[in-house]
Amino acid sequence: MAAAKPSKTSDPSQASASLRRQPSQARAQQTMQTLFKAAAQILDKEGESGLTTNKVAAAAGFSIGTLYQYFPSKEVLVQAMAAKGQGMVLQELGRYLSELENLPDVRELDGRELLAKAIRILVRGFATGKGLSQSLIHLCWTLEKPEETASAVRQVADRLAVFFERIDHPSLQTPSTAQMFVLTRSVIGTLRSASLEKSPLLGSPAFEQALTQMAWALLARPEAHQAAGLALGARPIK
Amino acid sequence: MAAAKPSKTSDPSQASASLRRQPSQARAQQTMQTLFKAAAQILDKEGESGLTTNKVAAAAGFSIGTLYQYFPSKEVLVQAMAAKGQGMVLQELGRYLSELENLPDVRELDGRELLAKAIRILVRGFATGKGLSQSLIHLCWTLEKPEETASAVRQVADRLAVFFERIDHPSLQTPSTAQMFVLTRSVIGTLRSASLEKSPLLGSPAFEQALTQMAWALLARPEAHQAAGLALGARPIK
DNA sequence: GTCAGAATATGAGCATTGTTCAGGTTTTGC
DNA sequence: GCAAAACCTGAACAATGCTCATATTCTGAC
Repeated sequence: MAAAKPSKTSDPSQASASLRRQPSQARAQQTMQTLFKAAAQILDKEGESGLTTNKVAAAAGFSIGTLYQYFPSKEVLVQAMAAKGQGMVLQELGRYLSELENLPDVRELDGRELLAKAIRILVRGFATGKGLSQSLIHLCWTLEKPEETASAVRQVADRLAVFFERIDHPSLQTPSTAQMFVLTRSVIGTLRSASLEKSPLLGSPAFEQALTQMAWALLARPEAHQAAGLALGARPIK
Repeated sequence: MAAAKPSKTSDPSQASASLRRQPSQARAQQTMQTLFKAAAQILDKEGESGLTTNKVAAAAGFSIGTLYQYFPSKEVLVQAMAAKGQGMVLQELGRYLSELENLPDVRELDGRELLAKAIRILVRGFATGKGLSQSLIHLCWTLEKPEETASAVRQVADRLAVFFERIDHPSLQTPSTAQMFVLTRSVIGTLRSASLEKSPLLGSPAFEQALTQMAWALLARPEAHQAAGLALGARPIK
């Protein structure tokens, strides 16, 4: 869009294809960080429609030309922010799963309880934002090129698959590709909706229970499913 | 955004607050339709970033002023398109559910089978687009004001709740609010992801089975859950 | 220290796009 | 046939994404 003559990228050997110039001096590094932070702040305060390249540059205390020295387009800047947010989430998830994996008695824990705990952590993470502003979450799903977000979700699925294989829990199975797809998209989709709609359910135990119930259906080994089914008969939900 | 002086709406008694002028003559109706269609076509062909008010007006064969005579802003135009798409989906769902409700032997049908059929229809609808272009689907979830889409999803949930109460199926229960929330957002979220990612799973039976499995977990009466759990023990998935 | 060249920063200005408004044309109701 | 209402036009304005010629700052070799 706008006056966008091709303008061949002068340095094809750069590490990141998305950045126009890889900053080498410390000053430039600092500049980029400042621009990035300013952008995040504006996004947070004024929402997506308030995010303007000129405004970002001004807020950062640089001229607009400087911004375009590093980010070849607004879209790239926005994608970079989204990528950072997704990276944070992935890292957080990885941290938690590793912690569980290394627990000596994971296999002894109750499978359903384990799931419930995981769900609770996810929900809390989403509810509090965990450093991700509402706008940033929205942004991740708003990108016109959704590939990056899709790939992030896929990474979540992959990490989860590894997790289930590693712990090899007696009542939890490694789900099939289709099941994993449905599981991840369902959980993420539900959390996203709840967050965007600011649903009061987000804080309620019933919400976490319903999510757990759903996850359990896709993850429980048939035998365990059976046992839980019987247990369910006694007490409606949990 | 852009040159947007307040500009008080001259006629406060209009039926739809979103339209600037309610067309009274047939000619105006036609004009609006033409503009609308042109917009949809451009969205379909060139994607969201290609959708320009000037382009829409030109494609429709009207001047830009005419467009703004009816749609006070691009956002409203876009929202109108999204609303239409959502309306179509809702109508389709309503049609299908009514059909089921009026079946004389609904209560005799196998609950799980019934769910599977419903899921299949939803999936097919999404896969083929059912008149909704990829871009339009994306658009619905991209609106900066997500209230409209959220309300559409809520309407789906409400209609479903009515459905379950009406048929009063021996093995399906009316889910709780939380369960309904999770169910609808999960199904819709999963379908949306699959559609946007153009996942090959969209056509596979395994995908439909996983979705059914998930829905079943949230909808089955405890007793039925038990029985299905046993059945599940015999045959892995179905 | 000095100086050339590389890296970084500037900001006026261009193209595009959302939007307005003063003034035309067509339709309606009498 | 005519006035008022409804409808349509398109030049022009403001905001925004982005460029490029030029200026400033840094680096490393001598």
